[in-house]
Amino acid sequence: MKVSTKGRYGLRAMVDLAIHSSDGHVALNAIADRQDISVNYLEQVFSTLRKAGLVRSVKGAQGGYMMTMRPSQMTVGMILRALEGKLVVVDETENTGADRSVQHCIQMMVWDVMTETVNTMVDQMTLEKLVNEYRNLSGKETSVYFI
Amino acid sequence: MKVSTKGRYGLRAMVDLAIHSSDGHVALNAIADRQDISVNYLEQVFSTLRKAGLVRSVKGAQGGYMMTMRPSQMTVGMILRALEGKLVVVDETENTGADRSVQHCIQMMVWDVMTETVNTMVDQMTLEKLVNEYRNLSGKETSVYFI
DNA sequence: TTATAGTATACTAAATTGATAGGAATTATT
DNA sequence: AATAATTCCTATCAATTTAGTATACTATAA
Repeated sequence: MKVSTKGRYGLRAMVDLAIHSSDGHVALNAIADRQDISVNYLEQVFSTLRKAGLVRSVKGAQGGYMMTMRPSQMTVGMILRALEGKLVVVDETENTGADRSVQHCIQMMVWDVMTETVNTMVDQMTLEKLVNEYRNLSGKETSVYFI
Repeated sequence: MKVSTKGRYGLRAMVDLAIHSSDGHVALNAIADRQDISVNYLEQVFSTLRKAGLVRSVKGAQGGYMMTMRPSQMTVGMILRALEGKLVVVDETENTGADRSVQHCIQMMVWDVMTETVNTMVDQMTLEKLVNEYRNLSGKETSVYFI
């Protein structure tokens, strides 16, 4: 029932990116420094995010990453699913044994409900909300707008 | 974000036990057969459940396990917490790096909410509800009452 | 006294996780 | 043109967790 560091680091990095997105491209170095995450590891995370279409990269000196959407369009669900795969609490319905009704029943009443609850929640939480909360907490005036 | 086999097998076994609790003690063999789970593995699961006080064991021939509560009192949350530990989606708040507000903000707005949502759900789901659903599905008339 | 069934512990194989390292490709700056 | 900055890509590795097997032992009802 745990979210792995890929998802946790990735979400933190994306919030950081959103906060600093008014600066144009943001280098991984900067994010890694602020969030205390190894650059090498962040590279793997952003490689995945790029392939999922959530960020765009600009190579070379002064390059970096930028978001492909506005913070109001980018949800926590999109980020976590890109990094963790489908957010389901059990992999597939097991269909073995003499008594399959028990499994079917638990699947519907527990696992499916739990999965749906979690997905609904993360799909409603946008980066914009997180950035706004961040600004409330820290009192900073960083622009939330995307370019 | 996955529930391990300990939790999944354990929940299936407990529902099975609840369904057959009118028979007195239920041997692990019987549960293992019906649910297609290795007896050796189930033993470990039930050892944990026993230490958590959710089942009582009777040794010797015709022995087996029985629940310590009525199905209406026993929640999925109790079972999963016994087998998986505290149901939290991240272990502890990370407090490193230059910018801790981002972490704090994500913790409150995402992880805490997700954890609370999941726990509320599993604490409201009783074995009784699952057994009733099972009987609806299978049309069987197994008694739900405990002894 | 014997078969049944739980108790306890140790072991193993596989998968996952969380990194680290090094180099190739690309581009702004000088 | 040279250099430094930066993304991109792949390989490797150690630690941990997971899932399951094996084995020997204890308690007890019949």
